[in-house]
Amino acid sequence: MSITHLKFDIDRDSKTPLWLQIRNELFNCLYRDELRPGQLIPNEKTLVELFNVSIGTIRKAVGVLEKEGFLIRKQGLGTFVFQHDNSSFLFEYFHFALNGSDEKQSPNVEFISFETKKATKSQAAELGVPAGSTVFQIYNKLGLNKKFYIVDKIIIPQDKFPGLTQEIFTGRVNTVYNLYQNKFNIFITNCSEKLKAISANEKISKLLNIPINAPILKINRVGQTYNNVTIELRTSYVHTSDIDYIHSQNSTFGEAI
Amino acid sequence: MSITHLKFDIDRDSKTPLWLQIRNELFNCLYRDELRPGQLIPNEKTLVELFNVSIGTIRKAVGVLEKEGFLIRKQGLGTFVFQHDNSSFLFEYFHFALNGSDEKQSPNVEFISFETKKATKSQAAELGVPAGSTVFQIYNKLGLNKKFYIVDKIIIPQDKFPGLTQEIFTGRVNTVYNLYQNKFNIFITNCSEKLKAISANEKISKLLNIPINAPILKINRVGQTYNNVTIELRTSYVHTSDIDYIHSQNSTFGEAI
DNA sequence: TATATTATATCATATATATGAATTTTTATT
DNA sequence: AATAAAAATTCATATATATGATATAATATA
Repeated sequence: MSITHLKFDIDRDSKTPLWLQIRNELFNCLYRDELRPGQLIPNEKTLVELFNVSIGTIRKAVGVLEKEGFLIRKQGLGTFVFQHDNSSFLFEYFHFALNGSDEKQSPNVEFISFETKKATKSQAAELGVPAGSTVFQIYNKLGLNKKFYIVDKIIIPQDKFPGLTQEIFTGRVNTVYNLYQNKFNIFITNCSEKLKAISANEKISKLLNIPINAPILKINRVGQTYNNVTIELRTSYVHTSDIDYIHSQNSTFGEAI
Repeated sequence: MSITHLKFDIDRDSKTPLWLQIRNELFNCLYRDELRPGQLIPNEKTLVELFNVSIGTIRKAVGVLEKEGFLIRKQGLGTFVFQHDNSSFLFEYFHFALNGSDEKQSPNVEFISFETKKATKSQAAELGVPAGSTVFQIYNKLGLNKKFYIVDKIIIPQDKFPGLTQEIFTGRVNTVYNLYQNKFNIFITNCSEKLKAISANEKISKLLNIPINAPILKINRVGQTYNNVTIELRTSYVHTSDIDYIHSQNSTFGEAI
């Protein structure tokens, strides 16, 4: 059923601006999966009729969702729901570049292991699942220029990824977040990372072929979906002799909505 | 002389949209310091007359500069040029939080040393100054909750900071970037950081009171002003046992203009 | 069939205007 | 002088409309 058959209630007397109400209604369509990743959303004229407001108000609402990263407008073509794919992955969630370079490249990825485990207390707490529930623990190696500098440990709760197997995981043709999106209907909307410098333990030093106790970067990433529901805990161990973690920013943060 | 007396030439036949031409003209006023940090810019009606376009076009241009962080609009009050101060510093350029916390706090800062030196080759190259020219090298300690976890080394070219002395530097009542802005007319617009994990050398281990060779975070920050002119090289050495470097992001980057 | 042209759909830019909300300034009142 | 009320200023929201730019689809032509 298309969203053009849905009924939206916009309150013209609300103190919340119309454009924000519409933005929120459209956001809820994304959240409730009534608009799926990659999908073409109704054109502006249709949205005008659907919400019974002027086109400027529609453009404001859609424009905000575009700035937030949920929609992508293409002139002459239409407006689409953002989806995770190889190209978006590269620029969003992979923050590394070779020494001396400012350009992010596509990383090479190699599978290490796939296990089913019981969540630790802190994992369960962070994931919002009962203590001791089942999680998948997946190790990957990542790198640049055919060398490997990064070990990734992924923890995801089994209940949100029913039926996930090593074969499905390694058989994916796209990014991990694309797998979540297309096979498990989970759309990662935001990530936050915390970085520390630590010493490599035996496992990491073997995997990355570096001396034990070598200084490495440890990155704890929390991947969330709509409404800040935590989906994935990812820990990256990075040998940074040849690569840098990169973080750029302008003078101020974008406006919160 | 107020910018209301300046003459702007807007080309209505250009393929560049009017709003972008106006955004660029206003940006150039910032760049050329015809609009200073903290200053109230002309109201929308005046801008309409100045550029001879409709108010919607003005709002689009100003709105973009607001999103970029250069202007701040206040309903009922006016639109102001962004300025570096204590509050903005906290949320823009200080990326640390205590373990377990997601909240950035205001750091405590302690001066260590101020020296005049000859730039190394790479420093000169990065700063765009002749090899061997004079730079100021300044060390600070930073931390949270009265403890110190960070050593900052700042390198800035003498020619861009004429007359800077240790007394002026330590006598500042606000942030370092506020000092650049108000005393030397240099406005930092963007920063990029590259992070590595390294082992603490003797100097850092003494300054931070940690064992030699302890794993620490090394952050190379390049601070730039308008048109990507590099102003400051800052290297931070961070003992991350008690604090995290924090980096959050949404699904996509903001649109480039 | 292959290519060029035309039409259509869709978002982008721009104008004009009216009303509302938030803040400061001015005026009136006690 | 102190307080309250009114006015002025400024940005925010919303409508209505016209034209342009871009990509795709349909059609005409060689």
